Amino acid sequence: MPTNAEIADIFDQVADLLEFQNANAFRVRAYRNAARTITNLTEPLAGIAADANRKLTDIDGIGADLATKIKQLVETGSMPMLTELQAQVPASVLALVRVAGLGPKKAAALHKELGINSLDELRQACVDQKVRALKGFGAKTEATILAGLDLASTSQDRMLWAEADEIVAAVRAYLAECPGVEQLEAAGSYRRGKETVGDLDFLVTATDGNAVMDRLASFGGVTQIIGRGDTKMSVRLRTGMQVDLRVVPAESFGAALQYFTGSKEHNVVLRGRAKDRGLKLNEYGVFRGDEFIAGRTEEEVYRALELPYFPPEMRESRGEFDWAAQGELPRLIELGDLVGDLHMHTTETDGKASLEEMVAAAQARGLRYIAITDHSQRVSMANGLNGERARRQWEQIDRLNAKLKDFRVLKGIECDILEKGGMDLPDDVLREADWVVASVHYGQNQPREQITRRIIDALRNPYVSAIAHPTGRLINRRKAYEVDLDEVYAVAKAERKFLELNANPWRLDLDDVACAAAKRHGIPIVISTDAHSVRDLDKMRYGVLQARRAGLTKKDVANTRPWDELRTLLGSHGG
DNA sequence: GCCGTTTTCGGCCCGACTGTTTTCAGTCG
Repeated sequence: MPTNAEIADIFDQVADLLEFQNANAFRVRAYRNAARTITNLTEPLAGIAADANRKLTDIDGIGADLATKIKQLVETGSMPMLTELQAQVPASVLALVRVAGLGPKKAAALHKELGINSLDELRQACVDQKVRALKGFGAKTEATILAGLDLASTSQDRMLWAEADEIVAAVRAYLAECPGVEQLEAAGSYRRGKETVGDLDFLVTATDGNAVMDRLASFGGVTQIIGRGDTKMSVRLRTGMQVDLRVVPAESFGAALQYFTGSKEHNVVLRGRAKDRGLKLNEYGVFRGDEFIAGRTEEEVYRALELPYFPPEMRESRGEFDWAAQGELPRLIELGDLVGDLHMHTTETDGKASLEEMVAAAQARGLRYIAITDHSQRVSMANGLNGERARRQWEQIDRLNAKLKDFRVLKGIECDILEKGGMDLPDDVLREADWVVASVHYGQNQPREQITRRIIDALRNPYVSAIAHPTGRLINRRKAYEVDLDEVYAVAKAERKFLELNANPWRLDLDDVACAAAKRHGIPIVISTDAHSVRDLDKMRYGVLQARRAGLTKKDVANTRPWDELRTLLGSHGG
């Protein structure tokens, strides 16, 4: 039975193929919208399709036709329309559209007029100067395509948010020194806190826009000026990342910030709403006819549309407008709400700092409690603890606690879930811990049923408190396990166990959609740093950002509570 | 292909920049 992600992927493929065939743009958009909606659903489509009391067409953007296609997919695993489209368009041709500078129109022309079927053929045609002969193409287009091909072959994936954050800080500091700069903000997916960032958008108000553009051109990391007009400039950095700079009038700064923060989908809804009210919204402001109504600040723009201010992380058009209509906009969790950190390592295994150093660092960061969760023995590379060593560490923690005021160190362990199933340490050891996080580190490639079974059995162990990094994905590096999260939610709920949102910027799982799904099931989330050093404790903010994108509030996150209160939520023996 | 107290048909968000064009199409965000 296909997952939501698989169904969404199929609809995206259909959209790509239709677009290539020059189909009605709104029809293409309908498939893209549906794919997006499905990606963001917090419950499996297969379940809704199978439920006689529910209708797929109740889902926004799913009409009679798409509902039928979803049913086909759920029941047969395939969809005739996709098969037909694939027969009409060679798969390799779709790669053409992904080349920067090529859209569906130009790609289709290249395929039709020159018989180009692959990126290699495209490169050869450009080298042979055959492309410039086509109507609507020229020498410059040819060069653009070649540059796009080079970029595609060298450029990496989208950058981690944490990496983008460093670049933003550097560019921002550099631009801020330019005389005449007034307001300066980074917008786009960076501002929305997405786990990865494709490019950066800076907005600036300044007495002399040209001076700011000159300044950006001289920034150390810039290797190419992609384009420059009166109000917009694009450059490429050494890393391959594109940086856009837009100079906007002060009275439009809020409108521009709103506009370029997006998301695109959020903005589409806003524009429709403006239209409904006889207004027009663009990056310059809100207008009634030619009359300027609002635009200096984002708050002003939203107010003009009779909406509350949405935190950027919420602007994905996946529920925020409904929340606003019901007057129930969640107050998103903030870093300062967290009082504990329930996953970290010490020099006893693969950490870089001692128990005492981690405690001092946590105290310095204002936390009230931490759990020391070193690896268990199976993780031999990290010198994982056997029962005896774990108990020795816990005695050490007991002695330390006796000396600490207003701070508690929890006796914890990150206990491996073994490949064959079962826990890496016996129950009589685990029962002595205050907090046990169970992790999959080995056998990550097992089939869905097997790995799901391992995780579910771990949740049913009475001494396990939470599942750490529940999908195991490393962004841009490693795919998630094939785990069936819906089963995990069901068991976690029944057993009153927690799920971790791992704050490491490479991990960040559960991701935003999965976190929202866990919330819907009423499962407490713990945001944990998985720190292997003192500095790693500062990674908590990445986890908080992901939690905010999931719409989590202080109440939804367990480690905003004092330890004694958190314990009462937990189905395990709890120390 | 979706959607609807102005509509079951005719809409569907908007603007900057570039290149190939003498008035605009394509791409991008």
